[in-house]
Amino acid sequence: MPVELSIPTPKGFDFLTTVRGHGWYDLAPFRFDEAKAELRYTFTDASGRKASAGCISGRPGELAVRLTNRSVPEAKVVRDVRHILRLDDDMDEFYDAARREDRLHWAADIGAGRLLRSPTVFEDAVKTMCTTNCSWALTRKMVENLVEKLGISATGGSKAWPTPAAMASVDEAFYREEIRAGYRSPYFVEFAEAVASGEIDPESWLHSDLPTSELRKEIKSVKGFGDYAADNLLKLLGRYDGLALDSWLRAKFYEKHASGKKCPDKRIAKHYAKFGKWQGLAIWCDMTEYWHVEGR
DNA sequence: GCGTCCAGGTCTACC
DNA sequence: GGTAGACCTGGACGC
Repeated sequence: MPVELSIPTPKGFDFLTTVRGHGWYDLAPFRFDEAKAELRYTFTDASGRKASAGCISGRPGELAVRLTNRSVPEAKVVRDVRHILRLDDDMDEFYDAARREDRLHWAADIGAGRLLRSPTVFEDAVKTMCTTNCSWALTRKMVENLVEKLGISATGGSKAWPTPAAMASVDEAFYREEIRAGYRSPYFVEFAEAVASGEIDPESWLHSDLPTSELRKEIKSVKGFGDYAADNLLKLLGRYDGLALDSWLRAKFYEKHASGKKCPDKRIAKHYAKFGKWQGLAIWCDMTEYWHVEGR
């Protein structure tokens, strides 16, 4: 039996700005229906054995969430939606800093900066690995393969993100041949096995007391996580000290602030240094402004 | 059709 | 600590 939930949103929150503000909406199990302004996701219960297809839409002051069945407890779905859309993030400090900058004032005005993320750090970590050293098209393909080949099905056939155990149950050859992950394959095996066995608990990174520099070291101890991947995951954890520079972000910076010419990373870092612990979010908003202004 | 380049990098070896 | 070379895939591009 279908279920409909209502989740109140904080003042200044904008559903579509949040969804469009990070490319994650384009990666399975997310599906974004631009025409209907609906974000779909396949939720799972805590055990990862039951799934419900969900459809999220924005209304003034609230989110409406429709579920295909009651397989997943409502409280779990509400928690996941709040996490995905960062309803509990306090953005005031960042918006105060953005309002002091002419070029970022718009972010505070429209409520940008709540980077869409997955319900679990594990899912975000694997997706981040899928973004390294490849085109966005290949990232989409690898993520789609992971969901289709290792995720459980909800009513209606939509698939959920695979559990660490499911990902640990297949070998390197599977990742190479079925997921098309190439040289990343052993990294997936090692990470999934470590998480499934409890050796690594990525969810604990969300509320870690470690300073960001120490947490970055811990994340980088996972094979496949270098500077970019670690900083990108830290952003999704809510820590914006790092810029998470990749070739795309660099190219956008050259285009916008260096007359199209390459420049050292140090210059980029200096450009955003004034934002302190918010610099990672500042560069992201600055480089993605056209997504909100012109559409994608 | 074919070869090359490169894209939302990382690891290892070496200096 | 910095650098070079290897590593997979697949789309874009030139010929």
